[in-house]
This record gives sequence, structure tokens and C-alpha cells, in this order.
Amino acid sequence: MATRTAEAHREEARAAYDAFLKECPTAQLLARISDKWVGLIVSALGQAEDRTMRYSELGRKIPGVSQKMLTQTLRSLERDGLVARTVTPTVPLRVDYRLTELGSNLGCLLSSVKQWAENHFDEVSAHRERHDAEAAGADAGAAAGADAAA
Amino acid sequence: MATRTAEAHREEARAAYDAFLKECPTAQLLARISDKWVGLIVSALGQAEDRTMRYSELGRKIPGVSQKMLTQTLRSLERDGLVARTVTPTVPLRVDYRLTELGSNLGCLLSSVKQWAENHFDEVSAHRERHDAEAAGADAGAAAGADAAA
DNA sequence: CCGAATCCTCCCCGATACTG
DNA sequence: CAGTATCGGGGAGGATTCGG
Repeated sequence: MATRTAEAHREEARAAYDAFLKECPTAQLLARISDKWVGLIVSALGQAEDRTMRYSELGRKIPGVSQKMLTQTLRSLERDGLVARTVTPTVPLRVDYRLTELGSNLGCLLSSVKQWAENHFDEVSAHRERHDAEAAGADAGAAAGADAAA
Repeated sequence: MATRTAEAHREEARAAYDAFLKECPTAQLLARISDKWVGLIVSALGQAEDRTMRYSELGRKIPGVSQKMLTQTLRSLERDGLVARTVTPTVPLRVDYRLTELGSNLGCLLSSVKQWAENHFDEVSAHRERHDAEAAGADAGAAAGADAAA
């Protein structure tokens, strides 16, 4: 059967994937917490009083996040035991997100990273512009050289 | 034309995007350094003697990274002034990547995060399994309830 | 009004082949 | 050894719609 081959391929691929995960399972976790929104959300929660915030508070605090990504990220954080989700079935509905002890721990680290980004933004920006300028100059030089050759 | 509408949309979207970047430029930088490969590469370089490594040393040290991602990430890090690239035009060619002072600074933070991931992996993993089990149980219960209702 | 689910597009990333 | 160019798939994520 042709499908048999495809299945075999799938199995093989899955085995390889599992082998990779077994080889380095922490890379998976690192990738999760290295997510852009994770950093912003956990930092925001870490700065809040009682490490607690409502859903729309987070939405307003973090500029440019869509509801989808907010929900998605919060769900994955809840799944990993980093935040706790509390639903208060009043009208209108109220949902609070709170950093767990584990999450609070990570929050310190990610806040440091966020802080670093804010502190060194100018420096990085300067480096970036200089580098781009040099690259443009090199390109221009190369182009001029090509012109001269032509 | 229909394409005109699409173009207008693109322009609009781009304007909104630029406005967002101007509103919160540090989010941009945070997203960059929150990249999965950035974390791994900078940590690896941070652990190395002299904070220096060759291209293929990095490739071997970091499991599952493709040459493309390695090159791409190193380029962006170089552009941001976090790593320095040194070419030694011998045969065979030799290229060394080295953390700058700025990058070394960040390296400490990212190494901490990586360390955290390694230390708390079991904990997170346990939370994850428990959460998944509860979700499955809830689903089963809901299904049973539906069956009973029917 | 707040929070979640759906659709659809674009971009990121991995695999492959080729240069110096 | 150290990259660069190209293609194709899959998933991220934004706009929109639905539920309570």
C-alpha cells in the first residue's frame, strides 16, 4: 500500500522528534518561556500588587497584544503551572490571573531581562544604526567598484 | 481593482505597525532577545572560555539548530552589537564569534533563565500532566453527562 | 460589556543544493 | 569550513464573530 509508506514515514519522523525531545527536553521549555508574550505577561503580573490582574487589565497594560494571543499565552502558562486562573461568575464575568509561586520565581528573571532591554535600548539602537550604515557604505563601495569596472 | 484594496490594507497595516513600534520600541528589542535561538546561542557563548566560539562549535553545541537559523541569529546579534564576528582568512576559513561587553552582560541574565528552565523542568512537567489529566477527566465527565442527558 | 472561538493570511523556519 | 539562495509546509497571529 502507498499509505503504508506514508505511515512509516510519519512513524519515523515522530520517533526522531521524540528522540530529540528526550535528548534535550529543556530546550522545549526554554522555547516556551522565551516567547515574546510570555515575557511581557509574566513581567506585568510580577509588577502588579498581589501578582494578580484581570484579563482586560493585561490587555490594556500590554500594548499591541491581541485577545487571541493573550488567551493562548495565559492558557499555556496555566497549563505549565505558572499562573492560576480564577473565574468569578458574576455579571459581568470576572477572570483573574495570578502568578503562582513558581511563576513568581520566573517573573523576577524575566523582569530583569525586560529591564535590561529598556536600559540598553539606546545602546543597541546605536550599534544597529552604525552597523547598517557601514553595510550601506560597503554596498555603495562595491557598487561603485562595479561601475568603475564596467 | 481588488488589489488596490489589498494594497490599501497593507499600507494601513504598516502604518499601524510603525506607530506601534514608535509607541513601544522596547517591545521590539525584548522580542528579539526573547528568541529561542538567541537564548541558546548567547548562553552557549557565555559559558565558553573567553566567551568565544567557532561557527561549527556553536552548531554542535546547540542541538537541533539549522545553519540558516544559526547564521541568521548570529547576524542579528552582530547587528545589535551583542556579538563580534572575527574572520581569519586562512585555509580552511576560520570564523570566531565572541560576546561583546554588552552581550556578556545579557548573557548572564539569559543563562539564569536557561538555568531556571533546567531546574524547574520536572516541576513544570508535573503541572502539565496534572492539568492535562484534569482536562481529560472534565471532558469525560461532560461526555458522560451528555450521555446521561440523552 | 468581557472573554473565548473561528477563519484566513503571512512569515518563520527547516531541508536541500550550491559557492568561495 | 563557513556560509548563501531557494522552495514548501506549518504555525503564529490579526480581524472577525459568537457566547454569557
